[in-house]
This record gives sequence, structure tokens and C-alpha cells, in this order.
Amino acid sequence: MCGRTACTLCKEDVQKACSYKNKKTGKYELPKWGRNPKNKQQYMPSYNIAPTDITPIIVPGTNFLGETNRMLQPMMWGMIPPWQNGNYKSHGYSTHNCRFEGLLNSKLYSAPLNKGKRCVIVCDGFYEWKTKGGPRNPYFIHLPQEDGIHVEDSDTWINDWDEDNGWKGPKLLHMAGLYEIWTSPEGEEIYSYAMITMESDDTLSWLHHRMPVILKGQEIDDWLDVERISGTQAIHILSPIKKLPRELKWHPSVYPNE
DNA sequence: CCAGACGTTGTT
DNA sequence: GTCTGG
DNA sequence: CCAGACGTTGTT
DNA sequence: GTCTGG
Repeated sequence: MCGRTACTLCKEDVQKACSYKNKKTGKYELPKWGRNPKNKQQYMPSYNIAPTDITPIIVPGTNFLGETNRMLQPMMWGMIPPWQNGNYKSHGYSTHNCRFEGLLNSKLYSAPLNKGKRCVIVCDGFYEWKTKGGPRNPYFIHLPQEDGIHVEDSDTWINDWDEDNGWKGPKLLHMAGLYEIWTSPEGEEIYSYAMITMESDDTLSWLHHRMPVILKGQEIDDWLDVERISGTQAIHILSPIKKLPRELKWHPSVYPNE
């Protein structure tokens, strides 16, 4: 399933779209982009993002000695196993998705979970290919938007932001992920992540039997609060029964180009 | 103890 | 058919 | 997720 | 790196 997304905002607009309210001041704050002098990974906006591409990821600032509560870090989609040597894109494992079921027992994913390497993937939306009945069709799945705003049409966006009102542009999807930092033999730090998937709920089961774990509101805060909430507790919060209802929109899509 | 696996989706 | 690269 | 390759020998 | 099977 989820093997293709879209994220079309420029770096600065991603910051604005990911701004969050400081509970003390009541003002919206911009998450800073992580600065890694050694790291060549660059995010490029695209409406056809595939595994091995670099996308914007929200990480807890506490994991990065950041000055902001949340940080943005460009990461490669497809978690590099920590034992990998040599070419990090050819490890032979499918790690762009990771199943929610059995996460605590996974040899690969329990390590980042227990280390608090939780992250949130942001995107305009994702593609899912409907296989039930008729031809194989891609659908684009995204959040409901304000009247007149279409997430797939940037001409309808008004990308305003200020610290009192926050972001007025398109609403981005937030999905639960786990990440690792892999160090190449040359000493370069490569950030990579896996998107957590679950059994589809009523919203999307007509389309496909698996879907990403989509977060909203307090779930985002909790998933990123690795100081206060343990891996096990976080998994509990994400249990499909506990989760807040997902409000999603979709439309049939042409095959993602560009 | 060491050796070997570690992952997903979809399809049959 | 099945694997790899993006 | 899809698209594209899937091979060899010999020569530069 | 870390767990499982033998």
C-alpha cells in the first residue's frame, strides 16, 4: 500500500504549515529546519514522492538539542537498517512501510521505537490504488480544506502565516513514523524513516485493506512527546480503537506526474 | 554459545 | 514472473 | 507505490 | 544493533 505521496510546498511554507501553538505565549511558532553540515539530504517539492526520495519530517526538538519544541528534518523514505554496510539504498528489505501490528516485537522497528525515534511525516496527501472491481485506479487522499481551497491546485491556496493566526494555506496530512540515523563509512549521517501502517478503518476500507496511521490534534503532540510518553504508551495511544476519527477526502487521480 | 534473520504488499 | 531503483 | 529490467563477451 | 533458533 502506501508507497507514493505528494508534498508540494517549498521549505519555508512547510515550516509555516507545521507551525504549532506555544501553550505559554499563545503564539504560533515555526519549527526550525535541522542543520546538518555533514548532511547532503535535500527536500525537493514533488507531487510524486516515491521511496528513497527525501521528504520533510517533524521530529521532537528534544532529540536534536533544538531550540524549538519541534524540528523539521529532511529524511529519506525507507528506513535504513542499522546493520547496513555500503550502499544504503540496496539493503534488500522493504522498509518504507512498517506494520503497526507487532511493532513492539519487531527486530527492526522496536529499536527506534524504544529509543524515542518517533517522527511525523507531513504531506499534501497520498496515493492509493483501488484494486477492487474495475481497472486499477489511483486515488489521492488528503485532509478536508477550507471552502474554495483545493489541496491539489496551488492556484487556490493563500499561503498566509502569522504568529497570532498560524497557517492559512493547505492543511497537510500528518502520519506516524519511526526513523534512524545511519552513518556511512565516510561519516555522513543519513536520516531515514518508515511510515506506520494499520488495517484500514471505515473511512478507507472500500479502497484498500491497509492505510497509513494518520494523526491529528493531541495525537501529534503525544507521538512527538518522547520525553513524557514511552514507546509502549505511544503505541497504546495509536491503537485504532483509541484514535480520533479520521476525516479524509479523496478523488480519483490521474497518474502522478512530475 | 554462534549463526542467521531482521520487511512489506499483494496474490495464490 | 520477479526483482530493483526511484 | 510503479516502471523497468531481466544478458554476455570483449573492447575502450 | 538486537533477537531467535539450534
